[in-house]
Amino acid sequence: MARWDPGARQRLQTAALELYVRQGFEQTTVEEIAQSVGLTERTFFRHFADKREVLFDGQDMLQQAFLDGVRAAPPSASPLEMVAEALAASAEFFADERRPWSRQRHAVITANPALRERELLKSASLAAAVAAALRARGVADRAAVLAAETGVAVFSVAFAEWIAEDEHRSLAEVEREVLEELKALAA
Amino acid sequence: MARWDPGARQRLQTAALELYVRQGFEQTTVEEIAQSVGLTERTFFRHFADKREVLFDGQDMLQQAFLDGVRAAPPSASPLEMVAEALAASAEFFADERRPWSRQRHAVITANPALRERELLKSASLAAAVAAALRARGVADRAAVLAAETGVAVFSVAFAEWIAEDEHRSLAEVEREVLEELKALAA
DNA sequence: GTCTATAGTGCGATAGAC
DNA sequence: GTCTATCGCACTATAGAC
Repeated sequence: MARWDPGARQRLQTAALELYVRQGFEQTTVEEIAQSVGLTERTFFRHFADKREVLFDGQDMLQQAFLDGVRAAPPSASPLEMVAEALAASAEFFADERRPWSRQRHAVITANPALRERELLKSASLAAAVAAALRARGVADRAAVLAAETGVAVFSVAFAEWIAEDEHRSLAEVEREVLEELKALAA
Repeated sequence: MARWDPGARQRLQTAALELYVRQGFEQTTVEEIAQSVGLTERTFFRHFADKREVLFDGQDMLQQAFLDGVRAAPPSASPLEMVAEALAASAEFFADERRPWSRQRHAVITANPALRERELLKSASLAAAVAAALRARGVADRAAVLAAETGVAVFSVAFAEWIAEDEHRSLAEVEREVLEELKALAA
């Protein structure tokens, strides 16, 4: 194991998920994760702020996709149409090959309250960022927040369906369906 | 300080909020809180699972109000109308006298990511409970989750406006307004 | 890279309330 | 006597400081 292997971050992530799956999150120590890839505890904390953060690394890119989606919407789009664009953009992140991995990660997270808390914080940050992007496109403050929260809720519901056992539709498809159902509910 | 004082839990809560306000959440140790009311760290953890939980004690009663609201809705009510009932019921919890206290508590929570995480977990639990109540009233699974999440989002937005500096309307009033805006957005 | 503070747990002892 | 809140002590792991 090379000492300055540049893949340290990646290796720590992979090892952490595997250990969390095998033994549970709380039963796994940071020292254990680090040693399993030939590094020290200290190095782990140089890469990740805490023991949970290691599972939430791609989050920035997902958020970027959402924001790009909002910005790409036509000038005439309503707030909810901008959100629909953002959802479509987000779906490109989750190709069918990622389904098994997403399932595994999701199982670990939902099994542990501490990990659920972190996930919820990430979702809230995402919603706040989307709201800011909507505001930047001229949407009023309160409407921006509501539309953003709604969008993230639709994403969560769609994502949960997408990783269900017998599901085969694409995430984009499920998202569209869920969004339609939301509109129907509010009507 | 009588060892057997039955108000231990309440005293710990009050002392914790005061210290969190004065010195910040992270700068306050559990030992400090406990000693300030003549108890030990060990006793604190008998009453509260962790250092954050001490700020989230009334949550069960708020959730109960939501659930009672859902159950009190007329048989003909749509999912969103049931949610509107739940919101109205929730507003009774926050009389005008509680506004200053709510402001203070909210300031402490928003200032600290760890506390925000816990608050988000509580909101998610609330949404899950509301969804279950809607399902119990015959609402389909996905619609129940969407309506519940929407309701909690409306509550959060309304609550944030209610505790704003120059705000004087009742929470129930703000909630109705926010819900109307949501409907307009989805239309 | 070591050293330390703090969160949180487990278990056994104690001191009242009844 | 029982029951239960409180305490004391020893311990691990996280996380941050030096």
